[in-house]
Amino acid sequence: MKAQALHGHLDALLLAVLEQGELHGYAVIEALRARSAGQLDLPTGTIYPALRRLERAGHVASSWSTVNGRERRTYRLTDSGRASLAGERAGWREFSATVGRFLDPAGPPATPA
Amino acid sequence: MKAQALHGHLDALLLAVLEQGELHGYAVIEALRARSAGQLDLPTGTIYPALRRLERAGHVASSWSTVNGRERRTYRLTDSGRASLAGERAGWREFSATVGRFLDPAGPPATPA
DNA sequence: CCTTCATACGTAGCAACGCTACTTGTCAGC
DNA sequence: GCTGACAAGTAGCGTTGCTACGTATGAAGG
Repeated sequence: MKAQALHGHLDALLLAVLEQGELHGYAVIEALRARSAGQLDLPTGTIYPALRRLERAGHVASSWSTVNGRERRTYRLTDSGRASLAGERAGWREFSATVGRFLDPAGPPATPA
Repeated sequence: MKAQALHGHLDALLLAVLEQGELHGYAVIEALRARSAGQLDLPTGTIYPALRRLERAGHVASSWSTVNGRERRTYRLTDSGRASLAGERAGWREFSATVGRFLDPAGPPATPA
């Protein structure tokens, strides 16, 4: 999968995985890899800054804990994050329908408003 | 539609509209607007540089003509562009299936390879 | 005649975003 | 002692689309 294709949709993916329960950063990476059947294998340099961005935006909150001597920062969705995810989902549907109209062979030429 | 969502998919869209026949830049903008029912209203500062990029990459070729005293640079797909479009289509299907698995409610948890 | 709008092309500079490469540290297994 | 999985992070870069301009013609309206 081409890497830069994700542009602008990563935040939505992160919110979506956190919707099912709180996770720490490393676990987010594994969740993405598992739920995408290996398609999404994102480096830590992508995930950690993105989670910090979401936290600055108020869409997730984090707390530290120590498990087996390893420091973990666990993230959970906030109400704001849940609302944002709903918007991202709507945006995704609109976006994929629009682009699909050009790129999917079965797409009709235009759906009248 | 969020603007930056297009990131990485614009080239594919341009190749797709040119697949149906050669067009000049301004007409490409109108074709995108028409076929997307107004969802894609892209500024010239986006389209013109993108077409030049595609030409540098060898995916389109251009020629000048004068119509009603207006200079037009008309673009057409090359064989390389047609091949690239096929790849972009495959990439789009993979990408939209993967992201859709997280963002579309009907998506199954994972499709085993 | 003059202004405005649609047509038509283009560039410069900016901001967003994800990636590469690197660093730090613990624990398990050889 | 060393390697590899686990766990977190930052600095700097490259790509890409957008905003804001600039130029020019033809048609329409006053």
